[in-house]
Amino acid sequence: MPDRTPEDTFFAFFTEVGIVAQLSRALFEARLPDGFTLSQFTVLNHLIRVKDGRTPLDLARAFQVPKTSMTHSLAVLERHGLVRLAPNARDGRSKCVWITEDGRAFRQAAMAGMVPDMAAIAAQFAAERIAGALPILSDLRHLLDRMRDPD
Amino acid sequence: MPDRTPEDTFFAFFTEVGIVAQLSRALFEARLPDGFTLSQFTVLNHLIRVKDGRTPLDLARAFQVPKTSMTHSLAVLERHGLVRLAPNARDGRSKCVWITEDGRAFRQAAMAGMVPDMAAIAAQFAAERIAGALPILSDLRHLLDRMRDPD
DNA sequence: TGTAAGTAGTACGATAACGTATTATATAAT
DNA sequence: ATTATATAATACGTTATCGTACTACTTACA
Repeated sequence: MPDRTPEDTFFAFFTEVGIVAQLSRALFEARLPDGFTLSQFTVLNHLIRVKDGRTPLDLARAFQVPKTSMTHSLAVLERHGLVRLAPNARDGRSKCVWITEDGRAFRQAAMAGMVPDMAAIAAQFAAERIAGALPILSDLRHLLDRMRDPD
Repeated sequence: MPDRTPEDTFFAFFTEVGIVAQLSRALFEARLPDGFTLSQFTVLNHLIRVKDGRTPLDLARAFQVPKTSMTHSLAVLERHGLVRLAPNARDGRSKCVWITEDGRAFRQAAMAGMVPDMAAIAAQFAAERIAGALPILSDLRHLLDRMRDPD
């Protein structure tokens, strides 16, 4: 490996991250029913892992997407009965997003469908290496998060 | 950190990769002229870093995107005069994609615009950590690549 | 209070991504 | 040679994503 400037190193890293993200996205989406996207699943996952009852705007910020994109994702999820949008008693302008029982079941089934894929990868790749890289990605994520423009 | 199964480790890793990819995508796209996407820049970058003169299908495979998506990206790049599509003398069905001088200049300018961002990150994050994680991502990428369905 | 400024959500329009079907050419089988 | 099969690219339609503009409501302040 020839000498590389730090800038090149980061650039190469982000390039590789982009490719891995794309490949893993395809892997995950293959396990979702028909036309569902990873974005939609990720929202459901967030509502369970983190918290539901927050506003659409909170979710948009959590995922770093425009609020119009989140409106659309939530509309799709609501149309399928996977989330419920309720008025926000504390603020007449906004709503609260709740996951439904169907939503929980959907997420559970999707997660279960992905386990074999993860296991297949784990069978060929040392989880210790991944575990070692995780905090690097996590720290970098937080740095990028702090650097972003506030919206 | 509680005990985690290898499956969970990989799942968490892919989640983090997805977030970092999204944040860095936003960072890069902010440095591209008006309506250009990272996909388009990445194609230009590939034509220079790897090789031009290959077919659209070759590029689609390299980026793991459907060939129809690549057709669209190339059409946009061609419309802006950044690539040139020529008939393939060896196969009447296909074409060859060449980057133009304008395309090289465009890529060069975009790269230059991104260097300060990379430097700003490098100032707050040890490049050694990134360099250490790079081969892990790279190996994982190749594994995912081998696991994908051939199309 | 009442007015100005700010914020949450969405309607609308544009482009990107992608799946399906079609056309043109190439390759294989007979 | 002729026919069947496979492949490269693209036309077309659908959905995701996102920017702009608008409405409804809230907060700040005078």
